[in-house]
Amino acid sequence: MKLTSRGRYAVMALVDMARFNNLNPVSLRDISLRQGISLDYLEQIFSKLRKKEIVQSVRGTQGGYILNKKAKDIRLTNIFEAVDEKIKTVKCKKESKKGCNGKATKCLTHNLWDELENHIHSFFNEKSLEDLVRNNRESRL
Amino acid sequence: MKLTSRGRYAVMALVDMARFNNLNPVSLRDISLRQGISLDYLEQIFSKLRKKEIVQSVRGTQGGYILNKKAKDIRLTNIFEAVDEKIKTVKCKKESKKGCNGKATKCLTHNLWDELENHIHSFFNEKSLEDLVRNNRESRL
DNA sequence: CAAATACTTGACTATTTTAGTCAGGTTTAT
DNA sequence: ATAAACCTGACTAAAATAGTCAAGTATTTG
Repeated sequence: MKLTSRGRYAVMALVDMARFNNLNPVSLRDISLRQGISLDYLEQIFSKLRKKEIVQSVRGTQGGYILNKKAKDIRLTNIFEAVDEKIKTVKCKKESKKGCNGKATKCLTHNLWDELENHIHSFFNEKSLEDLVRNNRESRL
Repeated sequence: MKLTSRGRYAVMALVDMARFNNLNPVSLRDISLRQGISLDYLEQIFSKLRKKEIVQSVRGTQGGYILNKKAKDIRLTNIFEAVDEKIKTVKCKKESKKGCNGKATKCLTHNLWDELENHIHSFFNEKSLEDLVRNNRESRL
């Protein structure tokens, strides 16, 4: 089980943005240089973030992106959802309380995977962008 | 982030085995039929489990596999490690307290991914095969 | 108004990983 | 002897990932 670059980059880029208190738009070019992420790839990622209203775009010279909400109101789950970073532990449908893989009963380990998924989800749901920025500032003291 | 079939199957198969109190060897053919997992694939998986001494093999007719330890002493981390199901959230080395991607400083979100990895690891470390079997028995009452 | 900056979109592709399959063994109980 | 079952290594199709590339459009600024 591993996190994809897409999800990781999305969070990295937003933390990078959030550090600047959201006064001026931040260009993807700057994020690309600071974080070492391909500009083209960032563009794909921000296109998704914009569609899910996590960021707003400002076109033209001196343009870039700004956060569309306060940093404390953006949770990691929101970010991952926006860029299609899914947390998947089972093939069988989550809803199917009974019956996995076309069988009559739940698979032996169904509850376990469900529990794991919830565990990870709540971890991501507890963390806001603001937390990450603060945590980062502190760790650099 | 998703769990691979290999890791999932390994746990499913071992829970299946553990249900029989480990009296007689359980054949992969039986597990294959009960759990709907390809026999050839199971063989690959059990080869790894045997090398890591999670199970022991009994060759010949009426042979199969038996657990090499008590179910309560087999933790999910052991199983995942055995089948190379890795929990990876970062590309940068975990050990590198400073310096990710050849840079001088830690990447902005390094602590976060570290924390997540620990979170998942401890989840898996808390669960033993015995827990899963018991949990499963209860949920079928 | 020209030029530069920066967002926007969609298609394309190389690489890697996954999830198996297949073919041929060897061992051992009956 | 033969059948059940483990054992091993090589092979492969499909999917996902991590980008790249090309051709725009919008806006500021000199």
